[in-house]
Amino acid sequence: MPKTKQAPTEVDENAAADLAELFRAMSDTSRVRILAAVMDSERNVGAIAAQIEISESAVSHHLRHLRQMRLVRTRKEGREVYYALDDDHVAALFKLGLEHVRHE
Amino acid sequence: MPKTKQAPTEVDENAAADLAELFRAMSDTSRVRILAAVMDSERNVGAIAAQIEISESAVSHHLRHLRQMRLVRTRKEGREVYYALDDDHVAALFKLGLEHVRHE
DNA sequence: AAAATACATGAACAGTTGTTCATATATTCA
DNA sequence: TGAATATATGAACAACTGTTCATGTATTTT
Repeated sequence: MPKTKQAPTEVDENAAADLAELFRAMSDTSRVRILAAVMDSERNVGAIAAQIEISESAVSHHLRHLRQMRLVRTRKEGREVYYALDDDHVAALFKLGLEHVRHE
Repeated sequence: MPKTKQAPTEVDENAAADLAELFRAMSDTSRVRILAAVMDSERNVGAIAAQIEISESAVSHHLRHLRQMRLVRTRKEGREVYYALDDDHVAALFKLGLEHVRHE
């Protein structure tokens, strides 16, 4: 693929810190798997924990982190809390990242 | 923006680890600033260090990391080494990340 | 009401990461 | 050749991160 010409990307020091923080939220294997788990449809904490085989406590800690970075959003139903991707950026970042690691 | 329907994203445990590693490479403020510095045109180590105001040694360590994740590529000219983005994924990840942190 | 269920949170500890400093390698210049 | 310049690298240490365990809160069931 040829390099596409594009306008300079403005990134001051604060923006760099914000970007780093965003990517840091996606820089842990468990959190990546959690994001993958809620990628296609919402899931509650227990279901996520069961799917990726780590404790509910660990999942909950990770979800808080993902929530703080607005990568996931919640919907409460009775005593269960369903998590889903917050917006389309996350899925897009995911897909781009996969393309990169797959050398596509 | 409405959620776009798309095929399930396949992410096994290894892919998750690779993705996490990729995002980890972009999860440090200095590395984000280095990527921004080489975003529009290649730069050598000294120029990057001067621009973002950290030591050449620190820059060099970070560049090794970025090189290992194939985020940057090098071109040697005499005793200087010019760094540039390795491919378009990096710029695209950057732009998407910026949109997210800017709530766009 | 009490017990059970689902999730969240604080503390603590092991493991990881970023920087600095010293040193090494490679290239150019005199 | 030796000195100077540009970059790379290894070791070491402080700071940060992810997990576990214990406990807390909210909701439902009996």
